[in-house]
Amino acid sequence: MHEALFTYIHQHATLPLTAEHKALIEATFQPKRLRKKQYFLQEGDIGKQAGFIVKGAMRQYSVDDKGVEHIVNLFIENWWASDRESATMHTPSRYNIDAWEDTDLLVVTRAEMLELMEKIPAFGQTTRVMDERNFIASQRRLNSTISNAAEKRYEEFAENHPQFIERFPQHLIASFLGITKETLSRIRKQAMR
Amino acid sequence: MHEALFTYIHQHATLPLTAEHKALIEATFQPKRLRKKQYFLQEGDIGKQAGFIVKGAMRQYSVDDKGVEHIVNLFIENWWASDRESATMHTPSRYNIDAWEDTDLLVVTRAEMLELMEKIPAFGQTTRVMDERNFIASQRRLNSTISNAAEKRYEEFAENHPQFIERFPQHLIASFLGITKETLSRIRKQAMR
DNA sequence: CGATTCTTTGAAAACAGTCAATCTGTGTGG
DNA sequence: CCACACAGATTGACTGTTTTCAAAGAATCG
Repeated sequence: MHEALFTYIHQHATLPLTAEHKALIEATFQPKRLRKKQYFLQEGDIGKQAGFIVKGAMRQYSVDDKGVEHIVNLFIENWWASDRESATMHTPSRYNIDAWEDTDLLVVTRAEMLELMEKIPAFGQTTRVMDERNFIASQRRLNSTISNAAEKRYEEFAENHPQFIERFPQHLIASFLGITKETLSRIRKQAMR
Repeated sequence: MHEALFTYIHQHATLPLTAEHKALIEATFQPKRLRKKQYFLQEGDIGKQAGFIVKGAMRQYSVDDKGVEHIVNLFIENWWASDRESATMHTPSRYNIDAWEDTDLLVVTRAEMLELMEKIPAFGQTTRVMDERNFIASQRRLNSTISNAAEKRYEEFAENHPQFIERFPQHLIASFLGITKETLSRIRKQAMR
């Protein structure tokens, strides 16, 4: 189970993981299994935990005054599911995170995370790289959202993230892109011409 | 000039800055003055530098096929102007960064930045906090963009970032929000009722 | 003042959202 | 194995919002 995480760290850090490091990681990250639709975090809670996804798929979303869900993030294997805002600011989360498929996670609290970053240099490196990539991805998505019409946004997304297109139903992709499922359906029809 | 940066570090780190640290920072960060409209980074270049804004205001934007500018970020005092994507991936930038007002910067290369993060623990802390906040802000903005209609998005923005409203003209704010200047003008008229 | 930049307005067109109905595929329980 | 329920996708008609284009009105600066 923890092997996936070791691999992930190797891919993102130049520094090595010693046997003791691995033991510490195994002792700290708790395996957890979520069934489809089960919550990992609910709006209003404080998201003290982060989960590394070993197998499965999850979504993070807000719910507006009309009860409509807006997908903020989609996660699959080798992604971290967490609400960074809530965890770092200690504020109630404005988002829900739940399992879209049955999912195997490795869970840590934020405090444990900080501890591991201190004690395991390679882990510190990994979280830095991860933060950097998350930020870059977020900026790209933002740029696409403010710059492009719905159609082009979908094309870009489908191009850059085919795994998500295969894995999640259209209405979630639509919400992720900030459009309705009907609009996405029409865009796709057009695109086939 | 460098005082502003020391203050910034104090505010974001728990660890202290020694006299040697300060000397190192002064030796590394180069003061630079940009006149209004002058480029800090141009599309296609590799953005190896980051600039800490001591005084002034800047903008980061992409230009689409039709020649329309899309504001990706607005920066003022105590913000960092840089294209993280280009700097970390060593890829040509898709953005331009220029001075909106005459601006005083403290400039470092990415390599120097990494070196300082290593040598000065408080600086390492600061960049971590900064990355975290940037990511959180970016996620919030994304959520607002995909969840809200133009009107609500503007209200939220005006509420949370009054400094920007005062400092930048409406057409830049509109672009930042992903709408046209005409639409923003009409929204504001409505809002006054 | 004259030039430039910024903001507002109007009218038409393009775009996206809403609501309601239908269609499709999948899986579950009887 | 079939029938039914359920989740997802599509379609049509309509409404509402946003963009586009063009023009004119403020505001600011050298």
